[in-house]
Amino acid sequence: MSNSIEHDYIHENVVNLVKDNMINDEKICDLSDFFKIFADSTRVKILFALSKSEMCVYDLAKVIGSSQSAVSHQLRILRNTKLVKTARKGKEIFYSLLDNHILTIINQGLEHVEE
Amino acid sequence: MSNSIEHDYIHENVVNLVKDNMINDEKICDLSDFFKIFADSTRVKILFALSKSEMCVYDLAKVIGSSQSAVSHQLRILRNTKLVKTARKGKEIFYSLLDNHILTIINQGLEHVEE
DNA sequence: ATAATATATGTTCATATATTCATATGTTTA
DNA sequence: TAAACATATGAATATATGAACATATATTAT
Repeated sequence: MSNSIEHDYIHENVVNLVKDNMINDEKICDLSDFFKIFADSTRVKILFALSKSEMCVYDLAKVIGSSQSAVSHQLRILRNTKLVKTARKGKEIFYSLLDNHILTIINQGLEHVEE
Repeated sequence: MSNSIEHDYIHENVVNLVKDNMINDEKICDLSDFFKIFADSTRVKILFALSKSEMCVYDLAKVIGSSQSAVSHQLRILRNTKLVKTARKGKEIFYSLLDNHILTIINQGLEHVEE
């Protein structure tokens, strides 16, 4: 009996089994794109800060120690990916987290990082 | 009474409050670095595939439709970040997930992507 | 209407990252 | 020991991405 090797170069049944259970490519890309949002420290800082309180852009820049422009650029990404929502109050635009699911993901990551 | 604006340009108490509750920069960087691992579709495919079965490099390449070299390069990253472990069996090296915590994070992300 | 303020955006630059190709390393078999 | 196989790795290239700077847009106050 051979040692689980079916062909001279791959284990065909394992490959087929796993292939059949793979999620489709589009969903995988959506998923990695989603994690890409959290793959930048400025964006994570923004999201973490917003989990404490809604804030205007200038406040956010102060809190995370970054420029208004840099923060605004990242906020656009967070807006486009539906992670934050905005509410204009006069001249200022207040940003807040769209839902608390986001905080769950951050905390999950923190658990791993903190061991 | 002013409309919650303390200074002529920022809301100082909100800024201070949030600042006091921020996690430190190093931890934020660790966190974004951690998410960076999941921010690539090849790596997510590898991790998802390994959640179904341990596999050798060649099998993995077949399953995810990528080259041996590309997979090997990504596997090194996953090894270095302690997400996968290896076990040599003769000529082949079998990779598997180091712990199932990783799958939890992927599933959490999938929930968000799938709405 | 004009000035002042708050935010957004286009462009450029530097850097990071993934893939490919060629080759090296390590393991088994003849 | 030589050949065959499985995996790893270095170098080169292409692409993606974040920050900075300058400027545009939108809102309010005078």
